[in-house]
Amino acid sequence: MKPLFEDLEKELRKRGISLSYQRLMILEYITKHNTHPTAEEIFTALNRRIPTLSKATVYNNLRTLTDVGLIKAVKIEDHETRYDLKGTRHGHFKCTNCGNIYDFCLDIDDLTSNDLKGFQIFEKEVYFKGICPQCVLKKGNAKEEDDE
Amino acid sequence: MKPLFEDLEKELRKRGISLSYQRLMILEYITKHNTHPTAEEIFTALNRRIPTLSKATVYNNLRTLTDVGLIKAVKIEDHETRYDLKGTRHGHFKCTNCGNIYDFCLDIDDLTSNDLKGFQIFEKEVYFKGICPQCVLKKGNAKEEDDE
DNA sequence: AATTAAATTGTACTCAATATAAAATTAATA
DNA sequence: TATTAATTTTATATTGAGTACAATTTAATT
Repeated sequence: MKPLFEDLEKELRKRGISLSYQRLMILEYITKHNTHPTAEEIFTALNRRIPTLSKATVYNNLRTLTDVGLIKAVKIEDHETRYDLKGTRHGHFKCTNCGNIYDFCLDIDDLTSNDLKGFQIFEKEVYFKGICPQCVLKKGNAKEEDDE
Repeated sequence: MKPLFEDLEKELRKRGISLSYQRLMILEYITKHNTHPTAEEIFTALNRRIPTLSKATVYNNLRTLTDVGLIKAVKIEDHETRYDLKGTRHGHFKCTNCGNIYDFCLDIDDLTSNDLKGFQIFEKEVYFKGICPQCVLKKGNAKEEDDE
């Protein structure tokens, strides 16, 4: 916990942005929770420990951290921007039944196209949608539940 | 133009949704313009020919057409849902300089991961971001313009 | 052509995200 | 470690894409 925190401090210094308690906590939350939280979730969780926390602060920092390349936005679904640590190369799978987002490894460097000659590629995203194994089983057992 | 229109009518009938003039026009617009237009763009363009057109109608139909699988939403950027014909398997490249979205062919069927055993995959999206060739040239000539 | 079902329209509304400006905190300098 | 300058936080107001709703109009069915 402590060492992680110090690592994050280092990361922030490295990128030349000042380190406030709120910013550190937000970054730490995303680092510790691999659930791809939304701004709302981060706010709600941190608000318990930091009662004065403002939502604007969460949004500000999510943008700042995205700008310096520490985190990135995951936008599979409408009206649901989630955040994930950058760096690890993986795709995102969203289960349309339970709503969970799963990471899956994928060699993104292999992804290319003849159509993109002359294009400078800075970012690659791979999003899948479907049903996760748990929900496949659930649906198999109870086919009546056709909700969502 | 006429044949295309009739094809679209057929597509709508095939899916069992009734064909209103507005719906047909919206689908035709997306079919004819491969610019991945937003709801706003579609509304503005069609509003000239259909002065009574309502934005709600555009949104309603975009959802309906998405539901029946004729079109699909492209959500590379925040607050910018664009629409594209479904069926053709390709990735989307967004130029962060000019904002254009380019299609590029890609064998999406090849995309898999060992991590996804037991997952039912219904949809695959590939989004790239970067600079398109035209903007690469522009930026090369005028490096001062660091806007956006 | 009459009836029924579905779609359009306009308005009001929601809600995630942003803008703003004052207060507070962090960084930089002596 | 004070003091000043630069950021950040906070609270509030605002934006804008998208939705809900209820009345009207249009399309499908008999």
